[in-house]
Amino acid sequence: MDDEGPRNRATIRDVAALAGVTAGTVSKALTGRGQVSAATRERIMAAVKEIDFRPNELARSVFERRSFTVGMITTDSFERFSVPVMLGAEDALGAGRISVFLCDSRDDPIRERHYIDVLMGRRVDGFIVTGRSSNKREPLAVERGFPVVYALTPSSDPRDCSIVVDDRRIGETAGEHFLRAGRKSVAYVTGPEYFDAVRQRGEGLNAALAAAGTRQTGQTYFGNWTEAWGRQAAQMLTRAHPEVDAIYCGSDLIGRGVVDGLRELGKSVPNDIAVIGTDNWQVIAAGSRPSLTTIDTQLARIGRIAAERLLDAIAGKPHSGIEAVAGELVVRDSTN
Amino acid sequence: MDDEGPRNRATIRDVAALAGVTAGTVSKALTGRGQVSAATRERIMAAVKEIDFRPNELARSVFERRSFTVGMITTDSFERFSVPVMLGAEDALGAGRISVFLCDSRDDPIRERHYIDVLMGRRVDGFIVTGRSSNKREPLAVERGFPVVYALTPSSDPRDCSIVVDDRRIGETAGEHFLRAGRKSVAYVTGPEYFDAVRQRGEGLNAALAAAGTRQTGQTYFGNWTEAWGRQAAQMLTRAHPEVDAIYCGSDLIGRGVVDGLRELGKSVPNDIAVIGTDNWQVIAAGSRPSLTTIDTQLARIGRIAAERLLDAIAGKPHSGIEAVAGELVVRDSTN
DNA sequence: ATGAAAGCGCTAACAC
DNA sequence: GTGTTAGCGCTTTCAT
Repeated sequence: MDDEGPRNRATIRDVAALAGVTAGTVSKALTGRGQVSAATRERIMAAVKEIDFRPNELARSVFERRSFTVGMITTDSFERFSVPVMLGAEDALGAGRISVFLCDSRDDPIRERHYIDVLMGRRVDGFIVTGRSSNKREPLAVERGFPVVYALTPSSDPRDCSIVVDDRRIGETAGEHFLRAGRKSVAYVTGPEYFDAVRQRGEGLNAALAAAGTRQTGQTYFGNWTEAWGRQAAQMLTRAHPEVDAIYCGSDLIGRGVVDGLRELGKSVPNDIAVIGTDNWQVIAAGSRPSLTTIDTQLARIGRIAAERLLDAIAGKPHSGIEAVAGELVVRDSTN
Repeated sequence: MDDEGPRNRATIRDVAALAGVTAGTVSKALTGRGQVSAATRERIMAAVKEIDFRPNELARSVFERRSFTVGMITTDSFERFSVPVMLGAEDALGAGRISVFLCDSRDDPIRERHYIDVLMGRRVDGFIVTGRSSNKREPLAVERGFPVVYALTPSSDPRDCSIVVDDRRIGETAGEHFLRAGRKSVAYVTGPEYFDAVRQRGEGLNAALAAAGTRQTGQTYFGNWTEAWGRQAAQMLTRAHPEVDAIYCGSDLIGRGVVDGLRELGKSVPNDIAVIGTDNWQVIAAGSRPSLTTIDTQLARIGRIAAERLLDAIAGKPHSGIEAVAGELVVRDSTN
């Protein structure tokens, strides 16, 4: 209706004038701090509605010396892994009055430096740092004690607070599920050896198998994170170890390749061979034939926890160390 | 090293004191506006380094009456479609001094309202709104004239500025590619009919075919956006229309299902039947067997353009209307 | 209960 | 060139 030229320029003094009081009083009414009579509060609120006044949080922040914003830095171009984490974090943060700045550093130190500078200038209250792999990374280059939480990709400084996937437990979960189903010969097909997650899941798997007095069949099949590798590994594996009746896969993509490979080799999944993936990447795992039992990495949960830890740090109660979040078994049709 | 208790509290006056000048002079030196002698500039810069001073952008923004921030609202939970768009936009915005607030409205009007209120309070300079589908959406509930650009999901108000995928042109591109390869009988397998994109791509496809005096074979195969539907459609299609030698698919997921379905029916792709997908969803299209020729929807580019249009609007030169961005044919092995 | 005044950190006229 | 002053929009003593 009314075309108020300059944008939303209403100030607290405009409200004051309209309500016939002074700016200080409006402030009191709005913040709830200080005494204001019911009557004037009424008038003030009416005035606020009338001119659609919204307090300038920037000015407020200058005064309060904090901005109620945090920076979320990912090195992962917001791919499959960091997106759910960021969503979880944003969700938890937004529930308070905290807004989130989005930064894609693309794993480039120059860009990361730039974002830190810009956001420190904006007086963010803290940072959440996330990445793709579970390998450790250098701490963020901010002064010691400034609130930072690492999600998914832990800091190499053990004094920092990091929330990560419990890869060892994931491996155990897979092993236990196979054992419960009575499987005797479990193989492990996964990604490149230099991923910490790859090694830890393997250790977990074997820890579970060891409890039943056995261990994984054959060597670990390291490869890359692709379906093609999964198919190839299925061939190698069934040839080298025809006794295999269960395969744990380091990702759903690999798992799907394994399942496809097995089908094409005439093996029945899960009757002949059961398969478990990792990630619970919906479209891949659910679209597989048969659909893939997998271990959900709970990324959104990791994001939410990271947000909570960050809030604590901002409140002056920093956490320290690496917190590993358990995954969750999602049973579909590739196991019985 | 030094544990400066309260965080980064250095103010422009601290710098001034250290450099033996007044705050105003420091401001001049830092902003570059106003005259400062080389010598004092030196001293000021030295002081800045020494106490690691970073001007408080919040205070600056209060003064300048703009924040150099924008809100990015997605209704899509940052899934596959909006993520690339947001990345492109963030990239273009970050190149200036603009930071981006991340908001996931989850297509919930209450949440959207909330984010708008919060971010207006933070005095964002504008909004980019993005979603999953290309169906129109209600305009964002901000006052007329406030800078907003819609990406991917256009506004229902034609006066707004929207940047979208050129779905019609995508259909044409598919048709033309088939024709160039000498295909005679082209079918169309796609998603639900209520998607604007589904209809428009079909129109484009038939426009291209019409130029060669033909039209699509059989009815349009509407279904859902899944591999399973693609497989099923491949069966229906080859039974009902054995003459088909080309299939255009409304998504890579469907395309992959079609390719798998054809292979299992003993058809050779592309020899017997050529297949084109849509999206260029890397892991799906490249992982298909054979790999899928597809049409890249250029989502990052859409994001970048949206950002540029928003910058124009913020600068007082708003754009209006729907701008459609052409896709790009990516040839792989499912066509010849 | 309300107003007056000072101040958050910064910038910009205007003096000198 | 540099300092002084006022002011951005808001909050918070401190009077009254």
